[in-house]
Amino acid sequence: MARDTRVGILEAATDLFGVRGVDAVSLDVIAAEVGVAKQTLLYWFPSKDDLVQAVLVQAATQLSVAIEAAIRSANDDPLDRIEAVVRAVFRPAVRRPALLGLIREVSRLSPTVGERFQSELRPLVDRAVAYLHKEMDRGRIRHADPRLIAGLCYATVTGIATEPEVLRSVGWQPTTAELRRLRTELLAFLRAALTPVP
Amino acid sequence: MARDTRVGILEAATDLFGVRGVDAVSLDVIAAEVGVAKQTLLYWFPSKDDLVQAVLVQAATQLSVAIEAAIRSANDDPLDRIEAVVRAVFRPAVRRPALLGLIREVSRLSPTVGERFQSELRPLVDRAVAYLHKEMDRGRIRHADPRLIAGLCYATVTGIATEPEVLRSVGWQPTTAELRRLRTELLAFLRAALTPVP
DNA sequence: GAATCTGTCTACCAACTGGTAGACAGATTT
DNA sequence: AAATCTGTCTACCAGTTGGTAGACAGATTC
Repeated sequence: MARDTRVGILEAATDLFGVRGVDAVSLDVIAAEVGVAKQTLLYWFPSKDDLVQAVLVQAATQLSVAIEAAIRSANDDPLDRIEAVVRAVFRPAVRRPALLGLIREVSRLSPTVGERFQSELRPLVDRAVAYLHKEMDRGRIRHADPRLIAGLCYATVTGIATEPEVLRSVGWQPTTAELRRLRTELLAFLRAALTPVP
Repeated sequence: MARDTRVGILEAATDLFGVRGVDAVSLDVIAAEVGVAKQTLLYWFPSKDDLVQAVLVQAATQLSVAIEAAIRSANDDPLDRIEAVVRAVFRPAVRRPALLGLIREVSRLSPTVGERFQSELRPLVDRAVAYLHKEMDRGRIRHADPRLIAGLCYATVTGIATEPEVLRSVGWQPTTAELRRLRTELLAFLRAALTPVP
């Protein structure tokens, strides 16, 4: 059973932290959700910060894996690859909005936790930059600061993932079909933005 | 002095709530920041929820005012107007990232608070939808679901406002000049996206 | 079979939370 | 001059929080 407890805690914590926010979720609540004593939770993760960090590192790792897989499965065209990556990122973000909520909280959390999260993603980011530069030199993607490209991708993902939430916050109830159309359009815009000018 | 205290509390609360998150900021902290006893704070805002709501309503009002002003000052072209609105929204969002953080939290807060915030923005949203429909019929803007347009604008604003934060979270320290370029480009994309197909 | 390790538990605690009760000083009204 | 109102305060409280101390049962090692 042992290891299962850890996994269960991690899963419950991910969902709860993401949905309600790290501060709003007490250790008691997580423990109750998992069906275990709070002390058991503190046995696996010596402090709440440790738990938060573990959750984030796990999320970063899953993200990395998903992105790598997406890159491999896409064909050679850089625009296709970028779209595949964006899709890979927003798929879990849409399915589990918790994740995005958590990642947004990173900058607020203790610096140690934040840095750990960064360092987990750093290699991927570095590889991406190198790749973009290469393809820009080959003229297969619009020449621009990689940060711009990252910014565009990020805007697309957050646009996609938080739209339902935001639309709802001004009183609109979008259907899933409508959301799918929005996503398609946003992706088309991203692609147009990155296509090299002839 | 009287009224000043209220304003001071509101200001401090806006910043603190936005930066650290509503849950993470206690009444004690706000009171200390303002330099006043906690009870004074509870005199002006009978409960923390009341304070949060007041902060949000104020933010929504300021936003509405800024948007209306931007619309009036822009010339007649709908694309210019949309750009003016987006700029009007992201200017305070960039200057005080606190605001965007707060608005993102709305969906998590107590429903009463959220609804109050919505109702404050509703008239503006309705007018915007009507305006977009009118201009689409006149063929001066690409024909699309107003929600898509709202989504694009939102993605642009969040892209613009949270980029520095996000770039920093993967270890990049963008200069203000770089950020300005990113913003210009994002706005150009938004404009391209909304230009009617010939 | 004694000792240790592993994973879980109950019991407890100090610090902090949002909120209440009520005193009090100065201005305003009667 | 008495009464009321306004804005601020100190003192306090009950509930919750993250975290500690230490008991205990079963498996593993010596």
